[in-house]
Amino acid sequence: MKDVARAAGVSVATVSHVLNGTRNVSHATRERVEEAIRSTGYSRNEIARELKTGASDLVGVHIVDYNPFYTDVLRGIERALEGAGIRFVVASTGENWRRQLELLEAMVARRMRGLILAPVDGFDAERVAQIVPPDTRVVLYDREVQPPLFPSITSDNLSAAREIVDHFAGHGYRNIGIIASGEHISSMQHRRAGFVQRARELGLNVYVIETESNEEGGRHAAYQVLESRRNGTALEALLVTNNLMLTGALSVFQSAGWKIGADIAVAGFDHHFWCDAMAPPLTMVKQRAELMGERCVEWLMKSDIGVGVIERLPTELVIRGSCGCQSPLQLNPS
Amino acid sequence: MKDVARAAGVSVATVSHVLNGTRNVSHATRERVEEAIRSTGYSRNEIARELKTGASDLVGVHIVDYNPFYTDVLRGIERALEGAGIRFVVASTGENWRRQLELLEAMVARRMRGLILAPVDGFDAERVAQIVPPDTRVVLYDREVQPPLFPSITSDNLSAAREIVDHFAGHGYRNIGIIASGEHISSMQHRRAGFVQRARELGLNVYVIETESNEEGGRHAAYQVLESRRNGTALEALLVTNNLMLTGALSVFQSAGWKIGADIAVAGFDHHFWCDAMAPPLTMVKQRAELMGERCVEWLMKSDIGVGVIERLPTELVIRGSCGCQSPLQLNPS
DNA sequence: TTGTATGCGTTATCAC
DNA sequence: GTGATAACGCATACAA
Repeated sequence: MKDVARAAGVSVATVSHVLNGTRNVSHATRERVEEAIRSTGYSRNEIARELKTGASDLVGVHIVDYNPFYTDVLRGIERALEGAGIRFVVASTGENWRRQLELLEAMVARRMRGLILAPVDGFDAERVAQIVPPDTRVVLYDREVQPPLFPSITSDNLSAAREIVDHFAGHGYRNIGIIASGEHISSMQHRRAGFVQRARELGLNVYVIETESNEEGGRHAAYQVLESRRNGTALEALLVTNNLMLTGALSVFQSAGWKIGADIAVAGFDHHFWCDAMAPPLTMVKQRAELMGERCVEWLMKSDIGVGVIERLPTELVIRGSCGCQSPLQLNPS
Repeated sequence: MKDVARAAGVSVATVSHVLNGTRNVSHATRERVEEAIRSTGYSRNEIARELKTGASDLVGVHIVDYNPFYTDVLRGIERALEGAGIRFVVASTGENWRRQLELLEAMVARRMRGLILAPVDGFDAERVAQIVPPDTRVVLYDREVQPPLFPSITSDNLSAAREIVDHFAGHGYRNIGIIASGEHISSMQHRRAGFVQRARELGLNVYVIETESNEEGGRHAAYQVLESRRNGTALEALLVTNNLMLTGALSVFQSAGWKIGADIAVAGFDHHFWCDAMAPPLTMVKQRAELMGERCVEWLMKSDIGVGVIERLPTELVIRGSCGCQSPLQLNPS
């Protein structure tokens, strides 16, 4: 800035004001300053600006992993941040509370404008409130935690699971199952609770298969289903609670020669572009992941922070063929 | 820091040195300082530190979009950065050079330690070299550009495409096609060139279908294939050059009643978890996306920057059923 | 309309 | 082994 000031024959204050448009500058000097900026190839040092103003233009975003669900959330966050001139740093921690804590400290040290976090298994809200300075906004997403010290944006997982049960029941299935993980995570727990709850209400037989939250877990669970059918248990329909477990399970069923939608009805969570390319296309609960990201940003920007408020976004049931419906997905030449 | 110094009865200099371990401090005072840090809940201001030292612990990462390929690269970058205590800010721009330029300026303004970029259509390397200060490292990935002012990590797309042609030829197919996009991007151009080149060498009939690089584009292209068969052109095998176009095309073939691997052989680019859940599982060119991310970081950290050096990572042909092979994917209970 | 001077929270230089 | 203090590059209060 000093160089620019010298080149333009003005003071650094004037340069600053030209840069920020923060006070009247005569047309002539403004021209000279702008020319000096161009000729010197000046680039403002955001670090110094941030130190002086105390206002960061960086938001910290935590994701559990790079599952397409979370990258969709990122897309939403990026879109919502666009225009505000704010960027974000992203980091994943897996289901590891200690790593999340370290991440938190790094973000606080960088004095970020706000933090968007997916609380992992073991999340300690009080610890977080203690670490994060009161002027730093925190928004949680995807999972709900106690005590409710921060605003949260999640999906209405309970209703979503209940809706699937109703759809299964509409098909006439009376023996249904859910593949879920045992993590202490509200999303999983709500999906499981809603599924079992509604099945009982309808007098259906319900089986819960607990497994790891990845493809290997899905394969394991699928083998159990295969096995149980040999033993006479006629599981007709299955909800798989995330996309990794789902693809794992599908591989097993298909390599066993089962026809999806006929030999077994299947539905899953998190609709993505590849779901419609399956044969048959997959019936999926679609979370509004991008919207979730956008809402996080909105809450972050809001001046009146609703502490502990939970917004549960509605999900959308995308009905295709894997649940046994005659695949209504129509592709016509356009 | 002043508070901590006062609480410990020492100077800020001592606090700083305790924090950084940058000079000998007597055990007693060190204890007192550490206690003071704890009791005051002090968190070092990284902004000020960065301003003073001029050494950022932030890397800027650009991705074209949130396609799983790029998020895999992110995963690799994160892993490689781990341990170095470096985080990254990520931003997508689509195939928009102007947006990429703005992003670049923002990253330079934040004085980041380095930049990892996927050059988009219209990329002007000289302009970039002019904007980025000489002490900021720049590494390009996924695409190659001229002039070669920066080191680049890409996939060996030419060989990958040639390999697919050989595999198709091994099946006995003599009429093969490639669905490609018209973007001025080296990856696409090399895939197309390798495919056509090798087909000619083997005396095969080769068709190039140009379309948009998304699902809609894939569907359009597939309709052309459907149409051409009605006209007597017997296209037997198809390479689709990205995952979005691929799923679009597959949907159309399946809704037309074609059996993948029998009525038409299909192979694609970028293997992901869902590819093995398809029926039949998909034969795919697997790019080493995570490795690509890791290599970007390694090059970024290296002291001797190989300006203009290109490293082309080998791809891996994942052979399943969609190319007409008897799907060798075996899933056994473990 | 413009300039001077102070301080943001660190690190680093110099002195003791 | 420790402390005072000058910068880092900017924004801004206060003068002119």
